[in-house]
Amino acid sequence: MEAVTIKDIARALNLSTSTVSRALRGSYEINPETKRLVMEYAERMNYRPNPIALSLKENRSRVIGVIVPQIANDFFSQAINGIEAIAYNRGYHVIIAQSHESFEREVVTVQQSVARKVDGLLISLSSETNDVSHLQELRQKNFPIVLFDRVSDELDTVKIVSDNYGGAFAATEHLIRSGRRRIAHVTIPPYMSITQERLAGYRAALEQNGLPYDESLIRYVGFGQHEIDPIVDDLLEQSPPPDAFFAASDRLALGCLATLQARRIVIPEQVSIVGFTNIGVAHLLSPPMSTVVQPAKEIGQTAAERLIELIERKQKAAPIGTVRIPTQLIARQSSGV
Amino acid sequence: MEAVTIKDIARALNLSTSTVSRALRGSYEINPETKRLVMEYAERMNYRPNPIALSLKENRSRVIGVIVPQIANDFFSQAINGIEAIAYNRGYHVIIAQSHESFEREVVTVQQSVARKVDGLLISLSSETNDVSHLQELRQKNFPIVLFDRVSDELDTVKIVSDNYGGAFAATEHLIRSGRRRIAHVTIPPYMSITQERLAGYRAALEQNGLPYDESLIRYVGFGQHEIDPIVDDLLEQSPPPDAFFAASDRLALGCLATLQARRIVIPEQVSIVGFTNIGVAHLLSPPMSTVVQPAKEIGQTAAERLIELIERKQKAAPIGTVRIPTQLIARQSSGV
DNA sequence: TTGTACGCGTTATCAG
DNA sequence: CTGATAACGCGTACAA
Repeated sequence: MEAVTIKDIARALNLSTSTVSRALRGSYEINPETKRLVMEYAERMNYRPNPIALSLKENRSRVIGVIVPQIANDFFSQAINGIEAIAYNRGYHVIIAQSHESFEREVVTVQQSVARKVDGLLISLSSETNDVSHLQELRQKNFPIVLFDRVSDELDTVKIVSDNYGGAFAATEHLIRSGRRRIAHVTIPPYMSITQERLAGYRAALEQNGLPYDESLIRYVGFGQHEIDPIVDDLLEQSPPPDAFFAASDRLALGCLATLQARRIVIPEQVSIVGFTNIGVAHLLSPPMSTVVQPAKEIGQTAAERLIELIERKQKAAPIGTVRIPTQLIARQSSGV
Repeated sequence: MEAVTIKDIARALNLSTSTVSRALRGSYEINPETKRLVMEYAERMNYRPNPIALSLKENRSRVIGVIVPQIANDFFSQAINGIEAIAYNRGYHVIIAQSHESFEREVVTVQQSVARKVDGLLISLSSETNDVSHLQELRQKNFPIVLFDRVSDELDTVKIVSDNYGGAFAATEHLIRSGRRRIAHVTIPPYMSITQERLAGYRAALEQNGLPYDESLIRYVGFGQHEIDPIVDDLLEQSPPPDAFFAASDRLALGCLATLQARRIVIPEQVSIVGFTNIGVAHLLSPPMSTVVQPAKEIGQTAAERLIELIERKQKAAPIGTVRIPTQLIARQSSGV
């Protein structure tokens, strides 16, 4: 509450505020004795520069805005973990906001964040977002923006994503090599960059192995949908039924696992599962199922690093481009197959 | 970048900054015509008051600091979701920091946040934290703090928690009523408020039903430990083995489920599970297992509401005390038992 | 009804 | 080596 300011120190020590300021940051040649005095007093009074005054003066806040569709999501919370780690090391704080998968809220939140004077923005687009003109405008003013995970081709900026195609390819191929032939794909809503990339990887793996791409084995599950069992049950009623599941998120992988357990279907004897998951969940699930681990934390870290680069030397040509971070396949002990 | 200020508007309209300021916030009696002019121009130029200047002037930031042990955790990310929802409705932004379960980092982070001039702090203590003097000091200066989930008896402030005792009691009793007699308890590290409360609820349910409290059925699992299967395997080797598991977090519940699936143990025929979980995960797991759902989001919301009350009318006597939000038992279809 | 001057906390510039 | 002053953007007491 009653924070001590430079002015307080100056008054107490019978100095001017400028002298105190200089002594504190050791800039100009200052009488060592004066400096010592000021330092000691400041230390004793637990002086902390007021960051708000600094922000006003320097026209920067040392705050990074992060806008994600949902915080309560394994991928995003791990990405934020990575962001936070980098940001704090570099002296930035992180302000979080959610778009709740709504385009409108995304736009408002972006505007609010900019009005709040964040130094840059780290955004993962809502599933509703097609139009990115709200971000284009900012980029044209040279405002630092980095997109991660859910990106858009229409925005010229730095983008950090998982290797969704490669991960899905590896997952599918792993199942094929385990002898699976009818691989169901349970995935998130279409029309998102990540969905399309994963679907493409799945399809390519099938085709390169001479297996048909059968749309009746694909299911799109909305983010709001909490019940996975009807979807799994429906797939199981196909004839012939699938002999494997490739779930495109850990939520879906988990749901499949639980439903299969409830239906007394033994993994991997009757079916195999590979989930596109995040670390932590991956480790917990990995005894019965194989997983493709998304580099969520690393994506967050990389995105934060690149954003801070953009912020701190805006004069340089911005290193535009997409960075793809590899996924990692954790194969279940093959003994069981 | 080049944001328009009151000064710009004043210059353009040949007015003084004070007139513009007053016109904008409609306070003093202003010539309606002038007011209209200013409003229109401000609108057209997309004027936004600089929140940093406001903060400096008003000595408040409209920012709430949230300090949690880990963001990448279902409970905390859901709690943050609730916090964010309330905060944004009330015009606050949310700055997130992690203690990473380290006492030292918690102390540093608290200090940093206060130096950053957050208006109040929402904290869930690290598992290492016994000493809360860093928070006591702040409370004595009347700095607004609300503790949630992981709290401490030694700090006199508002605390918001799950009804851990009641939830654990309900979970255990549910298992007993399903005919289970040897109920293993897989839980998080001891010495935390929530662990103790859940353990107490478990024990009370056993004792009230005439069952022995057997320490060999209890396992404490650290947050760093990703492999649950050795623990479950070890429990299964008890003689007689447990006929049920009560897992004290969704991470642990998930790990138990996966291990049991891998061991071909059928739920609920051979064993039952109840997990102390969070919504979302709860719904996904609920076909095979019953769950006690923690009100994570509601805890976040309530904590944020109470903190904002504290911030906005500090003069009033602070409503100190602990609020316990009920948990909810989602019982698996009993048909299977 | 409008304008002038000041203060919030800090640092850079210029003067001494 | 040190002090006075201006400036960052805003709101407001006071003066006109």
